Amino acid sequence: MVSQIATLMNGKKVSESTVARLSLYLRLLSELQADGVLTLSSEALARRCGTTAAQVRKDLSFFGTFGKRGLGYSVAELVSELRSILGLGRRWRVALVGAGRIGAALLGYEDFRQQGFYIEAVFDADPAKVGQRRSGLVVRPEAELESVLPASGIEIVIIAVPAESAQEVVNRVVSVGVRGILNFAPTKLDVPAGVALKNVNMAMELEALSYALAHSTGGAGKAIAARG
Amino acid sequence: MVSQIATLMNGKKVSESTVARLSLYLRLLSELQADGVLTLSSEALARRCGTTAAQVRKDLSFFGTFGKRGLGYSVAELVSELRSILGLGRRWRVALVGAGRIGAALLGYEDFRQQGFYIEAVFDADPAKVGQRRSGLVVRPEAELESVLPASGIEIVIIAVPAESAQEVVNRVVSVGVRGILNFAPTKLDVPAGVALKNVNMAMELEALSYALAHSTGGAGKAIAARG
DNA sequence: AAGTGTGAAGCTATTCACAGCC
DNA sequence: GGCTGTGAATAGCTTCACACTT
Repeated sequence: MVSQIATLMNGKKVSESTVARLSLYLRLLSELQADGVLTLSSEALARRCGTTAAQVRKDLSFFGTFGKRGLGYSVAELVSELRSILGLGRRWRVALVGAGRIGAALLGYEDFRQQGFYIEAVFDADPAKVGQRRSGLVVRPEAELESVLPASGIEIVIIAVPAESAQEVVNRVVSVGVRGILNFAPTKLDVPAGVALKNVNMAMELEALSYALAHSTGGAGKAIAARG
Repeated sequence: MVSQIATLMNGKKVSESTVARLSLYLRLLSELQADGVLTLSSEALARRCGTTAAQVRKDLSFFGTFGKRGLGYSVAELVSELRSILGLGRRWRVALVGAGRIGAALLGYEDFRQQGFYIEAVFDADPAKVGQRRSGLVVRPEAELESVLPASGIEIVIIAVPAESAQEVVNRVVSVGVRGILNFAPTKLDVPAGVALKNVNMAMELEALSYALAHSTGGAGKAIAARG
């Protein structure tokens, strides 16, 4: 897709798709763990994630050897390994720039906090919003970005501003040391090497649906193959 | 990634990444058109989209031949062709299931309407929310899904319910003919062949950032390459 | 001269298949 | 016997390179 982040692991390249699948595996395994499941084969995990057993094993093999031949994987052990691989064993301090509707939704999104992502500062360019409270945080003026981010130890910034101002915000937060950016503005952003950027572009996803529907042959024709 | 939708065009397979790039091209070209730019080379378009000239030409070549050798592409013509390719020349009727925070943010998202996606019905399982107004729409009970969707000519459904109930909602809307689904619930969904599914998983994106930051060598080491 | 359209080459990701361990 | 870990094979996507058009 649009953003590409690839890291090296033991000399082998780990693709973005592998990392995305690891997230999926972790979510699933956490559920199974809560249900009291103790052990699991790559085949069973694959079936539940919509992929193949070989893919699961290959994904995991980049990071070590976690299974027992003939037995499968220990759910608890794999959960713990995946959390460690994904860097989830700690608290990530996050700032949100843009306190509009999307920003407000993100502030209330429980899932973030559960995974260790804590939104600890909110900024907005609109003087009318500055000073208001949002989910327990006071909205700060964007002018304070450069002073507050380093002082608060924030490492990840969520961009939820209009497309026109997104690149400028990125430049500013990168200049004070932020190396992880999650972008909700529907625009292509440039970041220097060493900064990780992920995009969430809802309009683009809808357009992909529009494309699929417009080109589907009406059901029986098998023009679409989808698996989620 | 997780969801895969591929359609055939003149016997050639068009990948999801190609469709995603077409969306990008369209967004950019629309801006240029508003700025009065009349013509453009694949090289110029590529540079602005973070890809290569060959990629742009290859992407377009699946759908026809729109450029003039030696000259490049007419911006206006390409905008019009892309809109047609993406199926954006019409009004898409969309329903939102789940009137929580994310749902509320989506209702207010101007970008959707601008591209022709109109949210025309909102559903929620919570009796306390049913009957309330959201951006001019009355929240309906989920029990009315099966009757309202076909009657309203809705073709795309946005899922913004908790993970636990997402699959059931999908089954129900698919059973009444919906063939396009945009899923915000952080869970893997199954749809039958012929139904297009796209996922927006914000927690997963944050985890990918976490992974990148956790494995970056601290800047100089060049372990990360990112381009948005 | 400039720039498209496209087969062929190169590269990356996924799947296969099987040796090896439990 | 069952299932993992992994080199080898395949499929898919991207880049190259050049014939061809304006």
